[in-house]
Formats: sequence, structure tokens, C-alpha cells
Amino acid sequence: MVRRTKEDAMETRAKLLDAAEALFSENGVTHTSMMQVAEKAGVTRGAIYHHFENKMDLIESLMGRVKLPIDEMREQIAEGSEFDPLEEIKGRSKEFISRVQEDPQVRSLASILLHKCEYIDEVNPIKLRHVSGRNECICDIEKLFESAIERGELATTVDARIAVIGLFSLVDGLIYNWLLAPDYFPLVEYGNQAIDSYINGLTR
Amino acid sequence: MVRRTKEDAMETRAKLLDAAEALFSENGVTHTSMMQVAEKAGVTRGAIYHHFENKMDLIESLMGRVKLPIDEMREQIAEGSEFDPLEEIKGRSKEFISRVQEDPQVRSLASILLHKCEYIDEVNPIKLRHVSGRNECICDIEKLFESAIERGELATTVDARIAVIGLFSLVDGLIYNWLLAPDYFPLVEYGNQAIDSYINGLTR
DNA sequence: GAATATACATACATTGATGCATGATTAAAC
DNA sequence: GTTTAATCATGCATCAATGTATGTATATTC
Repeated sequence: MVRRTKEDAMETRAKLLDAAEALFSENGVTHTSMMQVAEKAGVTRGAIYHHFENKMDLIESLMGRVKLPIDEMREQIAEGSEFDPLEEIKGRSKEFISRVQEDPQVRSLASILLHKCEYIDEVNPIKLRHVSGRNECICDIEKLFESAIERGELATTVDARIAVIGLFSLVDGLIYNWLLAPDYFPLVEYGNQAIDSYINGLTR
Repeated sequence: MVRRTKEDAMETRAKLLDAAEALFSENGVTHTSMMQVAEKAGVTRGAIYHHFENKMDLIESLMGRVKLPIDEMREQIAEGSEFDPLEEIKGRSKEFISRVQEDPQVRSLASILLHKCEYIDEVNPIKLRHVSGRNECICDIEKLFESAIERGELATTVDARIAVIGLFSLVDGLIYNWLLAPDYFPLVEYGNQAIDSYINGLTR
């Protein structure tokens, strides 16, 4: 049976992406073969190579499918009322880690990005997306920090850029370590505390 | 020419480890073949399989060769005078990131651990070493935080365990992001600032 | 409804990469 | 000095994975 409806085709494509997402986040990208992806999706490898060029193309589609929390964060900041930049920053950061903990798809993608793939070279689309997304996001939040500085809400010694990079590192590190062993500590509870402490430490 | 001196053998073994370390940290573990390692070391694959069982054994030897800063940190804490726990914590954290920035070998290993390998399953020796080392180290620093709490140096709301996990996440995140794009920010300078801010935020 | 393009399955060809078995040479042990 | 064992090279057998080419049946288009 072949040549199914265009809707069916989109469904198999989605199933392939689902299968790849699950397998990649569980067994790692390079340790997952196209054969396994096809089997899990209930099709053959032929279906994969019809919808995607190769594994890298599959991954790119995978990453482009969901709006990463980092991207969502940016949008909301862009439209956000900046009446209280520090609270804004804290809120976004906490929402970020909350989404990682609650949304299985986001969690899977984060796991792939942080633990289940190798950043092999500069042209690696995974790395590119990760880095570019991060850098843009950093610039956005840096502006919030700057406006907080203008309002005199931060210690005079605080540099906006350093503050952002510290915050991002903290959030990344929390997610990284939590994904490494989720039973070791509750991400949202501990993460919120840590974020509060860090921001608090900037205010004087 | 074969059957060289026992010293020569240890030298080839070291060369193999050096080659593997360089290739793994540059191209990733799974994207590096035994053939490449052998070539870079100036021998054939036969030499590798004489000294190591397989690639995983090679990696284990690689990781066991250097004392990770995380381990060194533990030792020094164990023998450390705990007259000023907070300063102790800050000092060790900064020394940690400093070693990552300055010591090429430590940097390579950190790069492999954080970016160039896939954590595929629970029995993965790389992951095991990483997690167990981390957990033990966390316990050690947690004690320092506790003694700081006893001395009334931290805010009453601060929980030692949460404080440690936040600190570790911050340090991990700093290293993670710096290794992702070392030109983006100076690790030691920004890292020290961020660590100070975080610890500062705990003190009230 | 004929022609065409799509959505996959199937088969094959090729490529490394691995692991082992064996060989050669010499250091080390006695 | 003979024996043994270690150090590595060489060759082979195998296998898994990829990419592609081709086949096939059906949606879609006209």
C-alpha cells in the first residue's frame, strides 16, 4: 500500500519526527540509526529518505518543529511591558525552566541539545541554532539589565553583559544538571531559589 | 620494528591517549575512529588494541589520566582549613574555572564531557564518572555552606543543598557556554563576577 | 479516464569501522 | 644463549549503516 493521501503523508512525517525525537533523546543522535527511527514510526527507511535528505536534515526539522522556550522568551520580552525589568528577567527565567520541566517535548529537545549530541564543527546546524539563539536572547535580556541599571536597581559595579551571561549560565547549568539526573533535585523549586539568589546578589 | 622497550611502550600508550584526547575534543567521540587515533599517534590500530580493549576503555583511561579539577577541589577542601567557609567556596569555584581556562588538558576533557560525547545510558562510564564525581563534590561543599549557615553568614532562608546546586549549576553553565564559543566572553573574568554575585545574593 | 506525480517499500551497492587472528621482531627472564 | 613474552604491524572477516536506485500502487491533475 503506497501513495496515501497528502494528509497521511504529513502524518507519517510527524510520526517520523516523533520517533526520532524519542530515540535521539533517549539513545543519542549518533547511536540511533535511520532503521530504528523508521521501525519506531512503523515505516521503512524509504519513507525517511522521501521526507528528509539525511539524518542532519531530520534533526533540523526536529528542532524547527517546536518553538524553543528561548525563542518564546524573546517574543514575550519584545512585546513585554518593561515597567519592572528585574521582575521581568526573573519571571522569564523561571518560566524557562518551568517549561523544560513540564513540557515533555521541550524536555526532549533540551536533552538532545545538552546531552545527546556531539557538537562536531562550526557548521553543525544544531550548534548554530543553539549559539545564535542564545546570543540573540542574551542581547535582549542585556537591555533589560541596562534599564534596571538606569533605574538604579542594581549595584553600581554591575555590568549588564556580565550579569546576563551569569544568568544564562546559571539557567543552562540548572537544566544541564537536572537532565543529567532528574531525581537528584527538583528543577523548578531549586532553580527558582537559585535565580532569586543570583538576582538578589546583583542588587547591591 | 617491534617489541620496543617497556618505556617505549608506555610512551606509545601516552601518545595514543594524547591523540585520542585531541581528536575526541575536536571532532567528537563517535566521529573519531580508531584508525584516526592510530594515525595521529603514528602507529597502527594494532597498537591501540594492544593497549586498550576498545574505544570505551580508551576513554576511561583518558579520563582517569588527569586529576579533574573537581577531584582536586575535593582534596583541597578535605584538608582545607575551614576558618572562612564562604571565602573557601568562592576560592575553589574560581580556581576551578581558572584551571579550565588555563590548562589545555583540563579544557579538552571538559570539552569532551560537555560537548563532544553522548550520554547514552546509565552504565556509560563517562556519565558515571561525571555524575558520581559531581555528587560527592556537592556533598563536600554542602558542608561548607552548612558551617557558613551556622556562623550566621547566610540569610536565614538559605538552604545549604539548594545553595550548592545553584553554585554548581552556575559554574557548569559558565564552562559550558564558554566552551561553546570561547571568544564570546572571558571565562575567568566574567565567571568570577558571576560567582561573587551569586554568593553575595546568599548573604542576605 | 488517461497521464502524471506522489508516497512509500524493496533491493542493492558501497563504505567505513570494528575486532580478531596471525606474524615479525626484539626485549626480558631464566 | 635459549626461551618466553611483550610490542606492535598486517591482513581478514564481518557487520552495520548509509544513500540511492528502482518498483509499485494510488492520489491527484488535467
